Amino acid sequence: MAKYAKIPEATVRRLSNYLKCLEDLEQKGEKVASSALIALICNVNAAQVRKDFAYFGEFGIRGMGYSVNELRYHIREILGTNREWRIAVVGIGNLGSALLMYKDFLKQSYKIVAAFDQEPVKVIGHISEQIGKPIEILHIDRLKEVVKARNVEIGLITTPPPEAQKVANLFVEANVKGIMNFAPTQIRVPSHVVLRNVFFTAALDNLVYHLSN
Amino acid sequence: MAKYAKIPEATVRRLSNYLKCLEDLEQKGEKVASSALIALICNVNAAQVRKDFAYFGEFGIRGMGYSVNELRYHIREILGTNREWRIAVVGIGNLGSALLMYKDFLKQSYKIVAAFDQEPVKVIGHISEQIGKPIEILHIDRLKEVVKARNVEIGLITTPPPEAQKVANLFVEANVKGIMNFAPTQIRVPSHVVLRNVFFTAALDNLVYHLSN
DNA sequence: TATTGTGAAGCCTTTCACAGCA
DNA sequence: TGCTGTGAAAGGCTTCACAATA
Repeated sequence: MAKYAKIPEATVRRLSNYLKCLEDLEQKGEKVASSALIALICNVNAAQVRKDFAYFGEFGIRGMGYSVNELRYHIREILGTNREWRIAVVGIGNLGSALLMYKDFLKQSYKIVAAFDQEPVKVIGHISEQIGKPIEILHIDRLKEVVKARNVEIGLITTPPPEAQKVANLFVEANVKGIMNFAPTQIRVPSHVVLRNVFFTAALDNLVYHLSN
Repeated sequence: MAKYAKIPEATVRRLSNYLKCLEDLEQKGEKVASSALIALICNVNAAQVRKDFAYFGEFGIRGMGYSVNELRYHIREILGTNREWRIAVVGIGNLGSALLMYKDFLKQSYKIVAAFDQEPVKVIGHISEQIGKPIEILHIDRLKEVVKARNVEIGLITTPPPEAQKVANLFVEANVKGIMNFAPTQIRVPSHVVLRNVFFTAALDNLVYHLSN
């Protein structure tokens, strides 16, 4: 924290992509990658890549490129994904179930440690599959208690829109630090809680704009 | 198309949000909204809102605000969501099923007209629920034929990562115009096809960065 | 020789501040 | 009077071009 110079928001948004790219390169056994290669894979300008990496130190090797391993390490450190983050999901419909089984979360040490629903009995007999081990679906009434007991820091909302604000309030009362809202409705949280929305329709609208123009 | 002055990319990204906001206001019976109100709801600066709206004409009423209805009409026209868009989904697991039942798509006249899977027999006996009417799940071998026959313009990919590129290729062969990829892997398409990715892990990474810094 | 690191230029975006108008 | 529309200023981001160097 504050270990690196202030990193521009635009750079932060690209970091996650670089990371995925580096993981792929590492899997292929590549030890070193040039800014040109990374730029090609991530679909950005090579100078951009170098400038982004320069924000967290000067450790490329001229004439060679960057150490894949070292880069990966630094990016994870900056993002804060170099440690486990404990997550709870509310609303175990299709989308909630998809997130419980989302394998990509494991790579970044995201761990779903609690799942809630309004009618847990209806949800596959209280138990839902999770990657590796099953997870018990609890009634939403127990959210505050369980979120605190299990040290949950991030809440995911995958309920229908009418319930989203209520669930957000419960998460706030339970002292989560961040909320990701997948319900297609705007919710309000106090300014000390970080809120991010994932609106599928917005993504489609943007796609359609570029198809139409 | 080309009816409006060139609209900056940053403005386009905000349009979908404005639209949702205006729909909510309309539902509440509001006829007119000021830039200050819209700014408050959408969490942006009021001057920004005015500048954004000014790109598609000068039709606010000084001293009053903007006609909710008129604004909504114009934004839909610009985005291109003022007509039906026909969509196909491939990969009917939890995420694919969630999208089939996603009510928010209806508002923007997004219509899912085909669904495919590698093993349709396993998926709830060939039929999956959709909002209103059930939809038949077809084998992926029939993608090209059916996508063409049903005039699908947009393909959604919700398969596991290893299948994503193959499915993208099939969509391209079937002449879709745009692809939304929900599989957490980078895919390649020819430049005449518009590609958008929805990576949940990237959204979480961004949230975590802001929790850590 | 190949590739990094970076100053400087140019472009894009946001915000301010206020004239113009219903 | 209250709110829009917008020129101008400020700030941020991207790209270029090239010196530095492993």
